[in-house]
Amino acid sequence: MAEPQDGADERSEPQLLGERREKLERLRGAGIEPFPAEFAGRVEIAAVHAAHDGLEAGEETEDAYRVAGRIAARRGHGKAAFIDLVDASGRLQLHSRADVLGAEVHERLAGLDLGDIVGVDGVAFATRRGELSLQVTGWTLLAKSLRPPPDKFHGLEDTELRYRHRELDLIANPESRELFRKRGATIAATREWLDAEGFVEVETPVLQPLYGGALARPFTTHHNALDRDLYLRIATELYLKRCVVGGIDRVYELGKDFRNEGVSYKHNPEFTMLEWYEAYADYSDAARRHENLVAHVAERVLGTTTVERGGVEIDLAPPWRRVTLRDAIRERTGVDVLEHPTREALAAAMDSEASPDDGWGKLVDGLLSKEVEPHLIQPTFVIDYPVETSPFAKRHRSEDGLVERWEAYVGGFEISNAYSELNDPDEQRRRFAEQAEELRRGDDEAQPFDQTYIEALEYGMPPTAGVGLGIDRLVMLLTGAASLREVVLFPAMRE
RNA sequence: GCCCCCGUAGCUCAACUGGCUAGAGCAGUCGGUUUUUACCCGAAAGGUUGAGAGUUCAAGUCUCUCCGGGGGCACCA
Repeated sequence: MAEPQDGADERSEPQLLGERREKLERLRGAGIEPFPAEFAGRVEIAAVHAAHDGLEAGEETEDAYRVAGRIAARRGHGKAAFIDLVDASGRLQLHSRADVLGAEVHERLAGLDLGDIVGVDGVAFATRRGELSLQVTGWTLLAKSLRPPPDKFHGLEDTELRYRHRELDLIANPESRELFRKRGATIAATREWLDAEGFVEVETPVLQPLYGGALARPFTTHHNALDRDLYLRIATELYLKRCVVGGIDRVYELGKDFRNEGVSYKHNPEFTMLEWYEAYADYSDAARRHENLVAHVAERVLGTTTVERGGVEIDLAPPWRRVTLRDAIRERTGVDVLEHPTREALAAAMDSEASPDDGWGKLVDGLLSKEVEPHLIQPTFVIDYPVETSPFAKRHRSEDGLVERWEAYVGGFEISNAYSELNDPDEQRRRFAEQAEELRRGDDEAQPFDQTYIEALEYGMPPTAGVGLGIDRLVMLLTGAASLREVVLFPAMRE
């Protein structure tokens, strides 16, 4: 659906827009400024409720309040009217009376449109039905609304409109406002926990000369003055480990990564990622931190560590289950991937056919995501991965061909990925070389060779654990959202 | 990229097996209504049925193409 331009729009809904335009001009004609600059001294609607929610039906007070918000509903009664006013903290009923305000002022207030933003002075009372209200003693138009708001009762249900015009979703659907409040609280609680644990928050480049730190296709852009192509980062990993080399022993970054890939219920081309690195720690230490962090955040945001998903209760309280990747796959498929250590042997043992391009590591990864992941509902660390698909993870201290890596799964999807970081520069050089070979063979998600990063490691990086946690997916989990696009304010859409 | 489903008034929805001038609620307009609450009553208005082509005496309904969205598969976090 093409987005109507203003001109076309005026043609397609001339009546509704025209009426509001006329009202605007009438207000100006009456000497009323429809977009004044300020409205000082208002309190939040929640404060009025907090002070008077115990009021008996019919009870009046002498307590005056100044509030402001959007007109959400109106019930006219001739010489009186009820108006529902909404601000970020809640909803409050206003009562306008001709005999209090004078006929003209009352009628002008009652004649405002749904969606208009007003400031109101009024006195608290409770109606006969017992609803806390303000008897309006004065009002000011703060912003005229020139477009009709969504349905006051049904809200805005059309998914496309909700994503493309999130402001309308937020106006019409209180649960949407609540979800994004929880998202904000999740990010705040995450920072709070990391800060309290002594981690230093840093900001590394979004525009990078060379992308890396994950296996993904990047977005490319161009810097005119420098006349060079730059990549939008796919991860913060390599820069953060350079910070560890530099002596920031506990470091994290929370921000957007960009991957030039498909969109799905759990993928958006830009997404919010937390990565943290801790020197003198390994992946087991990181797992303990991770389960504590998530439980802390859940407690802060929801007041509980239990969430529901698909009718199943999930408990995020530590400790989480730990299972090796080998056991997780064996449980589900009966195939012991370590008993079939070559591509050919494993492909022969699998029920499903293997893609001819995939090596042993990718086959194992396929078994994990297809056979195991959907069943990992309760929080689970899947540990010890094939080296092929983990170019930055340290070789397992006792298992050949594996690395010290885990991924955290909850609710049937992955939320995090972590490892004991590879800090041997020579081995890192060999891993880069392997990835560069993959790139040459046409795997456009392989990791390009990063000489600068090798040199950083050559100065010496302490043993370090690193974690990447997908914030959008964590918010999905905490809010029960079915899709990542529900927890991203403005998800990527076609033009 | 592939498969399935969907697109009707500003919003939420109707319209039988293809059949009369595409209906209703909310919102909006006009009139009435001084404690209502999805307020109520009356009147008038509001549509290129996502776009285009085709089949047919007749298309919102059937066919094709395109656009957009949702769900699934594949890939990824």
